[in-house]
Amino acid sequence: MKTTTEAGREAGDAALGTRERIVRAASRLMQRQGYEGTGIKQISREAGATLGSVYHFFPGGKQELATEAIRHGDQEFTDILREALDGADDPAEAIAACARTVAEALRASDWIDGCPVTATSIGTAESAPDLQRAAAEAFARWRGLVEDELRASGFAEESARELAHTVISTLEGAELAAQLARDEAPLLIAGRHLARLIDSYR
Amino acid sequence: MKTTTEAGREAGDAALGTRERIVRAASRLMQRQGYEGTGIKQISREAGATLGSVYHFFPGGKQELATEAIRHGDQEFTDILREALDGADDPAEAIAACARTVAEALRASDWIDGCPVTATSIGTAESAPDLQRAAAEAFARWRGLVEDELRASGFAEESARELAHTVISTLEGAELAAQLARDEAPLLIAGRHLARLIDSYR
DNA sequence: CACGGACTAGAACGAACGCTCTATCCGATA
DNA sequence: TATCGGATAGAGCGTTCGTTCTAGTCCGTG
Repeated sequence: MKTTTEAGREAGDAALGTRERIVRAASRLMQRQGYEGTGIKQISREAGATLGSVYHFFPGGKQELATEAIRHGDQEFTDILREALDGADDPAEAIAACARTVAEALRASDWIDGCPVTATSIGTAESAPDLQRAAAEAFARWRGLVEDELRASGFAEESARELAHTVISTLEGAELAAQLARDEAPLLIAGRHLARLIDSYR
Repeated sequence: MKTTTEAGREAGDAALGTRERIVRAASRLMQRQGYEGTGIKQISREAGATLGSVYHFFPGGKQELATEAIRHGDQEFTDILREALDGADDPAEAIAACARTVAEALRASDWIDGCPVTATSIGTAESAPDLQRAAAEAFARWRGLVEDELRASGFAEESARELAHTVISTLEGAELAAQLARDEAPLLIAGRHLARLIDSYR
């Protein structure tokens, strides 16, 4: 029997390598159930891999796997953000568009798939500081992306830095609020308010 | 031996009833470790109560206890918010003050104690919908408080409603960002930006 | 054809989980 | 003083946890 593409419980992941399938399964499960709520066996089952494979690729165990899952989520949102920033004429409109994209994805998952980075890292400050660090790096990266775009659009150094902070904070909080309320309004409103706030610094 | 005030592992809680001690211990532990990361036995130990007492007061088990813990956290932030709103002359300054208060508490706990409502309810959408509902009610209550204050200060109906949404979303997201970065800057910046945004609707 | 490293496979371990159960204690009432 | 329900106490249930371990399969290279 073929070993790498067998089982293939993941629709589009059948062609991927075992390691990548494990990371993706871990990322999606922890996005929905958190770090503590997700078991290694569940991940291996969902990824169509065995326990042996998981510990082969991630000898550091659950923490190492979760760290990689966070980096995967980091990259996912980085792509969304970059696409929004590249697709709009000005940063304010780009952020609003990004909020709409997130709202759309959230609704499409029936309000289940929130931010994978937040969901995976929350509540692990004491037990798994590695996760906190990886999550902090993700936030910093997103913030840097927005900051660079604002500076490139002519905003002052300090304004760009502070606006980028609030953009990421607000998007994150609004996604959480939207998920809890099962309503995309918080995200759409946040997008409009962020655009207005950015424009007020022109 | 006296039963209700024995053990008293909680500094100021010795005089409280058993039920209240259990709720407070659950709230604080879940604030730090999340719902799945916190065990009933750990809660009972920390509260100076026994397993029997926990199931006596919360026959619904962990979910019922966690729901009550969320309501406790809801009330905690409601008090902070109301104090801020009552203590400042205008809503914009009140929100900024509230952000400063949250930042102070977060730093005082060495970036461990985030929002108890968020930390407890995240990642439970599928396994414990009761928690999601309790958390959503908390967010709605906070939002209502801000909205009422804005309307009382003369803001238009729709502006007040939308601003309240963003105020709560941004505070929540900024607290998360501050906790991850171990830096109060995200909260302080968010407070100033929210004040600016509110003022722009005058 | 034989070897060896990468990878797959899953049984088994001790610990911890949420929860049930019976037994006991205490203070207010009759 | 006898009674009885609220509250306390913790042993023990079955299950699942993260992890370890040994065995086996595959395939490129000598």
